[in-house]
Amino acid sequence: MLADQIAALIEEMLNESEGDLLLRRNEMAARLGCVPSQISYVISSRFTPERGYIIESRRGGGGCIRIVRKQLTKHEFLMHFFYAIGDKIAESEAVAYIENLRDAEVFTPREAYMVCNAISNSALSVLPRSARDVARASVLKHVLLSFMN
Amino acid sequence: MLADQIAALIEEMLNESEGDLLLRRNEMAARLGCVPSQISYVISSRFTPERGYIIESRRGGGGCIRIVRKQLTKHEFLMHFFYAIGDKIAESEAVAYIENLRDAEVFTPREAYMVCNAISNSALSVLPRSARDVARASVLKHVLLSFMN
DNA sequence: ATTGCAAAGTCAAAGAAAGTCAAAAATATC
DNA sequence: GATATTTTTGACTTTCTTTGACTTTGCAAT
Repeated sequence: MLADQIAALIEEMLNESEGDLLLRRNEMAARLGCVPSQISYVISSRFTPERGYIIESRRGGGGCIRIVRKQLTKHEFLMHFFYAIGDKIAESEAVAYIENLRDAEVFTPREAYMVCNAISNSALSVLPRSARDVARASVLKHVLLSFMN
Repeated sequence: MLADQIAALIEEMLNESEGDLLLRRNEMAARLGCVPSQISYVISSRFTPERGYIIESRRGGGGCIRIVRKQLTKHEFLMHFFYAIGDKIAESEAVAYIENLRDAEVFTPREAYMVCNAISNSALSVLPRSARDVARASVLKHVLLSFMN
């Protein structure tokens, strides 16, 4: 299907441009042998703010469309936690953070449960006591990082 | 009976596609000389979530139906991984396991990504080298445990 | 300022494919 | 044999895609 090909191409271009892409609608349509409004359709049906994209455009000579992939609010939100965690953290405190993130719908309940298990004392019992809080902080921060791109 | 033939065909196609099948409803109906809604009927009466199948579909041009056969014995499936991991595991090997679990739809892609980050060398770099593979195995097994029950 | 061209935006119609539902037919159960 | 369940069918609905005509906006030359 045409729309999917176009979406795939845009994704690819977005990756190459680190999530900030400028494109010319007519040029792209010509390259793909489709009608220009098809590009508009794909963008409005797939690259929505709801899915974490920001769209800007300019008409007229030299006009273009800008597509930015970013979860601004969530990103900032996560950053806040990221700094709050510090370089070591106890299990109970970590669990509290995770519950906050679940309540804020950054994590699904299932994910929250999973992370709680991953950073539990039980999971880290293979380490010397002194290393556990440090490992826990690092693992938790990496989990948060995995949601930040 | 028609419905049974169709179900048998779908089973066969599922086997050939390793449990993840895309099919076009109209095409299949034409091939079997039946009405398209018959395909819908078979899917909704036989390939239900209760019996371990996941159904997705898209309408419109290029639309299709996706049928995924979940590992019915999810618990056993997880157990297999649990034992395979052992008491220490390298990052690359762990990532391979996680990708398998994602492909088997035990993890969502998002969860898989999250777990990969949680057990990365980067996340465990706060530990002495000798402790990393041990901690990784323990964390990963605890994540799996969180899905068993 | 006016005009002309070069983009991108909008919208509605047509087409493509899957979903729904209820009536009719076939089977199973008692 | 009567009743209940499952299957089959097709008309109708909903959703998604494609296209093209028309509109709006911006730039640049006059």
